[in-house]
Amino acid sequence: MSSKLCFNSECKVSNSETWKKGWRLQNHNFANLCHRCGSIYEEGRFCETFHKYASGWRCCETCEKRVHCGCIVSLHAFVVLDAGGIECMLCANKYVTLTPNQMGTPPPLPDWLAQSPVMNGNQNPGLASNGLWHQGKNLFNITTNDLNSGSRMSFEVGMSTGLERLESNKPRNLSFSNGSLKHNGSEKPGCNSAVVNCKEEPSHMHQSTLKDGQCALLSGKGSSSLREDNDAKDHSVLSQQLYPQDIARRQLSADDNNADSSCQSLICNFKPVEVGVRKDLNARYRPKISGEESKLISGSTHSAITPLFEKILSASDAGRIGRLVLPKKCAEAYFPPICQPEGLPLKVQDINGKEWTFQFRFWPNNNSRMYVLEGITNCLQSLQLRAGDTVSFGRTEPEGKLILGFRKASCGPQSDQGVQAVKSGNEMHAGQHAGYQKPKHKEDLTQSHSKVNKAPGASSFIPIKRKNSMLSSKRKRERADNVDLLGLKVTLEEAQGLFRSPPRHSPCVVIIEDFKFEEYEDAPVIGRPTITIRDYLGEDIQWTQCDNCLKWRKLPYDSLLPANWTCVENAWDFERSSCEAAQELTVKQLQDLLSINNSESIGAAAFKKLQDAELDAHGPEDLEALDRFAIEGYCEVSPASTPPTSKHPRHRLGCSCIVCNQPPSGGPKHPQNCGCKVCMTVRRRFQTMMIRRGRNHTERENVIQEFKSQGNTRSSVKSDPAIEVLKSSSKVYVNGDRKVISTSVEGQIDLNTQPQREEVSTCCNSMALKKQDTPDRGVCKLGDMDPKISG
DNA sequence: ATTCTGCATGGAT
DNA sequence: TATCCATGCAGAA
Repeated sequence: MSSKLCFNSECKVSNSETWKKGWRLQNHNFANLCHRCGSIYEEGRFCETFHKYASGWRCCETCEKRVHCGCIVSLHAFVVLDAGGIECMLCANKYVTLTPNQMGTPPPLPDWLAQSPVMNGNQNPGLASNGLWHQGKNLFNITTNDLNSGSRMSFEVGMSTGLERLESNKPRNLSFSNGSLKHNGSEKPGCNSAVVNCKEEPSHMHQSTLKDGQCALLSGKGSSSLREDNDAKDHSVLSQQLYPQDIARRQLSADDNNADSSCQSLICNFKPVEVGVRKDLNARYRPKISGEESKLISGSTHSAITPLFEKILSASDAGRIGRLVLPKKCAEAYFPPICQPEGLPLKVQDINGKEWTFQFRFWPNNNSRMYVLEGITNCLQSLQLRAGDTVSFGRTEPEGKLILGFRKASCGPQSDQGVQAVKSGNEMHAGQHAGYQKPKHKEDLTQSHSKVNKAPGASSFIPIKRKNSMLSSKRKRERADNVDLLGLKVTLEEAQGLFRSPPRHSPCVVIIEDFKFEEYEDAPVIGRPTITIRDYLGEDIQWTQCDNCLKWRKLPYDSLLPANWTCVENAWDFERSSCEAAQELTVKQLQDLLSINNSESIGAAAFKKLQDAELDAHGPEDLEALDRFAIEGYCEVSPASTPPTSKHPRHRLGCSCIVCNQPPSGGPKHPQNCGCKVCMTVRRRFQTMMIRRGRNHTERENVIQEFKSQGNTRSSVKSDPAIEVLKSSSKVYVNGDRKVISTSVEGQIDLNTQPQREEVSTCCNSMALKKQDTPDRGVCKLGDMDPKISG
């Protein structure tokens, strides 16, 4: 490509004759480097060359070689030692002193970060690659024991991968003693009393792979100054600003996953952390609020917010009882310790500034405790929160006040917990908005899709009940009539139409009782069905059709559309945001598009619509193209997309039956030796039919003989209606025996017959077979059978 | 009859 | 298997 630029910001050469791969990026691509920079990178001299004067250089504990630890480029070049310090990869490999520190392969950074040219500039020293973290504060007068046992109130901010590695390093820089925080030997008193006074942070806590000016995360401060700055303001600023929205959302998918996704929690992973239970804390409770959300809250409180945890409201939580079950670990970590079941009143301020007093208490439960917040009904009502919405608990800094934020369902990060909460269904609703905003409940589902579309990264979810015990509950029925839920009143068919396969997944088609099911490893997403293809640049894009003008419009790969969509809503291509705008695709391109489409239902309808539309709009040459497509176009459809039905209640795209392969009426006749798909299919099926006829001839004779022998002489065999049916039917069941007799009337071919499917269809329903108990009733037309078979 | 309260149960992890 | 936690439920108010 002519527009190539060297990824190295200090180079940015565009005219390199050759290009080389650099470090790996978030998008799994690699930094594109000019020949010179790429060579330097390959020689391991990149940092020495370009980051020579940047901060972040450390010495290998073994060979004392200087290693740059402050940038993405060098992430793979060193390991963090458990005992502190770093070791270059050479020594690490040589002495095999370490378990992999997960830095062997530089984790891809988020796009916004990784692709920023600044990323190649100077970096932060020390533990930079491990990201940011800061020591949390004890909000509730934690005892010395608490501190010593490490049971409470520690926060970390930064990369999940690095955090694990960092754990062992923290004691070097930070230690608790007698409730005070020691930092590199200098004790700062007062940390045991209140969070307000406990602003100490280790020097490296501000260090990260981020660099100066990288983004607003570090509040524009140079990392060096931050490093030396233990002022509380920095902490506040840090808390407030470390929320790149996309990252927070990506965090969702990265939370529980493997190394591949670990990088996605790289920068903005606010994990409430207890030292002792850090690893145990369920990711679903980790706060995942976005930068905007954080700012909103911060703005409303005029303070920085340190997110503590969040929880998706279950039906119970949002019910009338007014009890919010708190995750045990979170309750014990972030709320004041309680010894009595009665607990304590807890003041919490919502984002509107209104202060609520909840009762924080617990119940004994299986030798454990179950923590609840009681009296939350009014608050939830005030915020119009329901099951499926997320409540987030945070803490203002430096005041230490508890803050209650929220996020509406189906917007922003969704944890599996959220899914479950929504699954529980009782008060499931179609909330749409990102939290920390005034909720709007009265928007319908369609609108919600629009919103989702415009919020890339927002994920949808598939409601699946965890328990079905509430299915028939009284409250559920009441809720079903709730005006707010009108938006959910869609038919099953409509709902099916909104399900889309998860991105980048191919379905595994399973046939159960003649119904085809597409199985995906990931849950499907909800949205208007589209056709996703990869363009010549290797980029995934979607195509969908306007409901009004039927023109096809190109969409970003990750866009989600409402069920009804028109050109006017085309927010990605303003030139084609009206129905008057011409269609990008030529007929031929559309043929290709539809032929590779696996979503045959939309494709068939789409093509039909298009055909109708194009007939009006185009001349003979395009008609000819359409004819060609009608004959050959489906030949490209993969077998997996062919509906495995033996009869066709409706013929769909991908259907390989002869009817569907017929050219439009009036089309050219096929020559005798024609090798087109239609003719080949006709021949093949005729052969199959003849073979089967021969094979079953004896059986048929037996059937007739049996009729006769049983005295079924009300009429001649020929005139027996049953036999007539038998003749016109392709199937016959003899005394329940699953035998198939191909009895197409001689000289006629059932164009719908799919020989390979007949055996399946004959045994698919015992009820159908039971109809064949007697010879009189021994013949059953397909239409008499269970609708599942015929339809 | 309804709501509240405290605990038990069992599915999910 | 242990634990968590969403929800059920009985008894009290």
